[in-house]
Formats: sequence, structure tokens, C-alpha cells
Amino acid sequence: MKLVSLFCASSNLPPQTLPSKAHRMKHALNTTRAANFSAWYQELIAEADLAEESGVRGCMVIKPWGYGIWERIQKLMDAEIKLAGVENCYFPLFIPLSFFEKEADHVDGFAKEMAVVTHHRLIADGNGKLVVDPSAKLEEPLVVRPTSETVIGAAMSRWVQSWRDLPLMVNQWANVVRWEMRTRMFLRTSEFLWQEGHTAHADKADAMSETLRALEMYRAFAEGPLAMPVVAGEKPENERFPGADATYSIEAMMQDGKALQAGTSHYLGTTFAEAAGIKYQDKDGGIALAHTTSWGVSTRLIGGVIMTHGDDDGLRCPPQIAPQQIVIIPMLRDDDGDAAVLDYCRALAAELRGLSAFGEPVRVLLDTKATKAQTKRWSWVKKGAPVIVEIGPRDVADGKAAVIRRDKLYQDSGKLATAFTPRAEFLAGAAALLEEIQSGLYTEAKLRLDANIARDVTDLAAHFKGDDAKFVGWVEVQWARPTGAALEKIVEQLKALKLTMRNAPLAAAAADGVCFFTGEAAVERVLVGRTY
RNA sequence: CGGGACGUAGCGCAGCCUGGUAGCGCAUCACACUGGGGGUGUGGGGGUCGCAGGUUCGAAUCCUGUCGUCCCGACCA
Repeated sequence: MKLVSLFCASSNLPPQTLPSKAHRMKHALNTTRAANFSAWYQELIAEADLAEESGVRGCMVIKPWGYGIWERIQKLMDAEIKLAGVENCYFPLFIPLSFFEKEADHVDGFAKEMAVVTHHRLIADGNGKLVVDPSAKLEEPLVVRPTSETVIGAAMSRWVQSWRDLPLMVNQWANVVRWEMRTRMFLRTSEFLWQEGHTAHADKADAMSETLRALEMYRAFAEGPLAMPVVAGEKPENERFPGADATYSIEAMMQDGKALQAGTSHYLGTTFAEAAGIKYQDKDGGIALAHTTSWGVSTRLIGGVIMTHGDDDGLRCPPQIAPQQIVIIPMLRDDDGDAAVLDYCRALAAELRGLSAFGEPVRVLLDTKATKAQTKRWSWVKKGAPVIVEIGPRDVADGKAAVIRRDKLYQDSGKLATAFTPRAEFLAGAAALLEEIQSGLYTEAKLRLDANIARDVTDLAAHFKGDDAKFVGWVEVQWARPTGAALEKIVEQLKALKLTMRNAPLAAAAADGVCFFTGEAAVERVLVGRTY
């Protein structure tokens, strides 16, 4: 099996033999972003030990460093969710098929990508194989959840009786399955991990308020802990979640100029309340349908972090989500001096752990694995540990620490920018250094985003001409927000250019011109670009 | 689902056409010399060639079946 290419959507890694170690010193990765962004992305994931293919179509094994990043995301996001008064719970992995059939748009949207369980028993066929036992067919097929609106809606219909029960706000951290035809590590996998928030409200205003609150939570989370600038806005009608009245997203710009939908928040109106019977008795004694919302972010965020901050030496992990923020590498020589080096490292690690950055204890790893220091250094460079500290006999003697910042690896000369810093000075500045790296990564990405949204484009075909690899960024145009056939026509025109409408930014200036597509009076501005 | 390929060591591959009992690079292990930009040398270990049949004295190689995977297309909150 050519496992390495399992998740490559558009191009194979070029055939290559690994160069000898002695010659691999220009950059830690063999493939640069500029040469082949897609191959670079895959190589980074492998070299940074984030994830690997699993042998199961479209599914990945998330390795400890990659899962550690997800755990950081979970921890920080979960706190924000709870702060908003949303409670965690857990719903079943299996959803009866009939639940989906209650909402036509919803089932239309997901029917083609649902994994279905139809039997509950296997039998031996006598040739050492297990085959499905035809007598064990389920009366009703069970869908492996692609999302949980339907099953949570069914619960909400039991839980909501009175206006006093509203708002009802729950969230679950779970895995979901969508049988995608093309998969890519972290960006689009058959199974992925996410959180899905589901809320029910008495009226539209309250539900819309929650929809936008979740959107703002995602924006702040992306731009904070992930250091990933995004544009928050409303999706055009054709990009809505199946069954939603309105869909909002945060869109991030990757280093190849493509957009990544990094989180969505939906106002579902009363669609799912009707399907599931989420009704309540209001203050006047009347019966009313609840208005529901749902919102989610997934392990796709990790793909976004990679393509926002990664460089030709691997990942640059923002300190707030780095499983380890400072990695100490002892430079051992298998001699009598090793004990003193290790003692010095342990003491340094203990003091660093006593520090606080971003309101949490600093996460420090003393890497004592029995491999060469140089190998460890490049391993942590590729994983993107924000700060790497090398301690050798010379540092012990001088009372110093050799500090490498992952965000600024090299000097102008091209040499590693190792700063031999007095121990006390390093300790005093370590927390501030992490915070500086975090904000520096954000600023760098923010400048790129802002510089690559064109607002004066008159000819999309000319602007986006050339192959996919060309960095073009996005275009913001004014439009009249047509619906139905008129919208379909625009979508088809864009599709011919491999373009889609990303969202209508909430923060954009008011429309003051004519629609880019129809020439009518424009009502808002919308972003157009290539997407993942 | 339509079209095209591929399954050989942890990874990437050669060998197959023209059957003779498996090889290369990287990784890995041991030792020596090294040591703050992925060190060098020497010597090792590791594979019932996806699976099941068939042909043959003999099958990674030929034939049949089967399972799996990838690529292009369609599809993708």
C-alpha cells in the first residue's frame, strides 16, 4: 500500500529518495511550501508526528503530539462553552434512519455520505472468514451520526415543555462520520472529532443571539489560542447547512491563499423543532415551536493551524495550544559530565514549571529519550515546540541556556539563531517570550490575510487565472444577494473558475455600489476565493 | 457508481515480460571514532512477495478468483 499518498487529494508526493542526513540541513522538510503545498502539508504531518493513515479508508490515527494539540483546543474551548452557560452531555453514536427522514432538506444534504449499520451479528463461514448473518438484520438501519441535530432534537422534545425550560443549551464532544469521497488528513476525514453545540430558544431573537455568540466565540478562539486570523460572516444561501435558515462561518486564509472554513454556527429556525416536535407552552398558555441553533468546530482546526503557521522546517505551534511549550534537550556525551548536565536541566525545568503564561502553568518537557541531541532538536523543530532549550556542559559551566525560538529559527546569515542566555535572564523572560511568540504568529498571519483580500477586482477570470498553486487570495465584491435561479447562475459561473463564495463578512463596510454579478443595487459584500 | 492503476521488510521502491527459493535506499541494532546545523566507518537483524485456488519438478514472476488501496470523474455541512 502506498500509505503516504492515502490522503493526497490533488497530487502525489514526488518520488524521492531521502538525501543523506549530512545534506539535509537547509530545511528540516524535503518539500517546501512553494514547491508543492499539498505535498508539504502531508510531509509536515508525518514529520511532526501529528497523525498517520490507519489502513481504514479516509480515517487517521492521531498521534500523541497531534492529539495533544486537540486536547489543548478542547480544554480551552470547553471552558468558553461552559462560561456561556452551555452544558456538556453525550448522545448515541447510532441514530435511527427514521430520525433523518423527518427533515427532508437535512437528509438530502447528508444522504450521500452516511455510514449505515444494518446487521448486528457475524457468523463463521467455515473457511476462516466472518460473514454477515442474514438472520441478524436490524429492523431499522442505524446511521453512524454525521451530526446530531436529529437525535438531540428528539431529546429536546422530551426536555422542553414550558417556556421555563428555555433556553436549553447543550454541547457534546464526539466523533462523527461522513463518508467523503476524497479525504485529506485533518481537513476532511471520514471520521473526525468535534464539538457540537445545540440550543433551543423561545424565539428567533434569542436563538439568533446565541448563533452569533457562538460565532464570536469561534472567532475569538481562532484569533486567540490558535493565532489564526479569520473572517466571520454569513454564508450565502447555497452554502447553508442542510435545513438551516442561516449559516455563519469563520474563514481562515491558508498560506496558499485558499480559504478554510474553520467553524460554523447555524440558526435553524423552527425547522428541526417541527421535525422533532420541540414545543413549549408559553406564558399565555399557547403552544409554540422552539427556535434552535447548532454550532461546531472540529479537528479541521489543526489543519488550519498547520497551513497558517507551518514553515519549511515543520509546524510552528502557537504556544497556547502547544502540548509542550518549552522543551529542554540535554546534550549528553555518555561520560561523567552527564549527571551534572541532567541535574542542571531538571532544576531549570522545575523553575520553568513554576512560571505562568497565558494564565496557566508553563508546560515544560525535559527530553531524556536516548537519542542524539541533534536528532531531538530537529524532531522538536518539526513538531513546532515554541521554545527549545539545549543544555550542554558548557552551559552548565557558564550558567547559561541555549535558547532556540521556533518562530525565528534562523539568523539572517542562515545559521540557527541560538541565543546563549544567562539562566536567570531566560527564566525571568520565559513567560513573556511565549506570549511574544503567540502574538507574533498572529500578527504575521493577520498581515497576510489583510494584504490578500482584493477589493478592486473587475474581472475574476483574469484575477484568478493560472493554476491552483498560484497564491491569489480572496476577492471581496458587492452583491445584491439574489436567490433561486439567479443565485444558481452565479454559483455556476464561479464554479467554472473553481471559485466559491466564502461568506459575507459581518465587519465589512456597508454596500454602496452595484452587484458585481447582476448590476442591481448591492446589499452587502461577499468574499470569493478558492477553498479546501 | 464510470474510467485507469497498484498491493514485495517500518517507509519508499526494483525484480515479474524471458519461472530456479528475494534485493536496493532510508529507518533500525551493535561496536568504534565523533559531538552545539539531522556525524562517519565497520558489522548485523528484519519479508511464508495482500489472500485463495490453478499450471509446473519448481511460482514474487504465468493463469483464475477474491480482498484492499490509490488516481481521474461525479461528490464534498
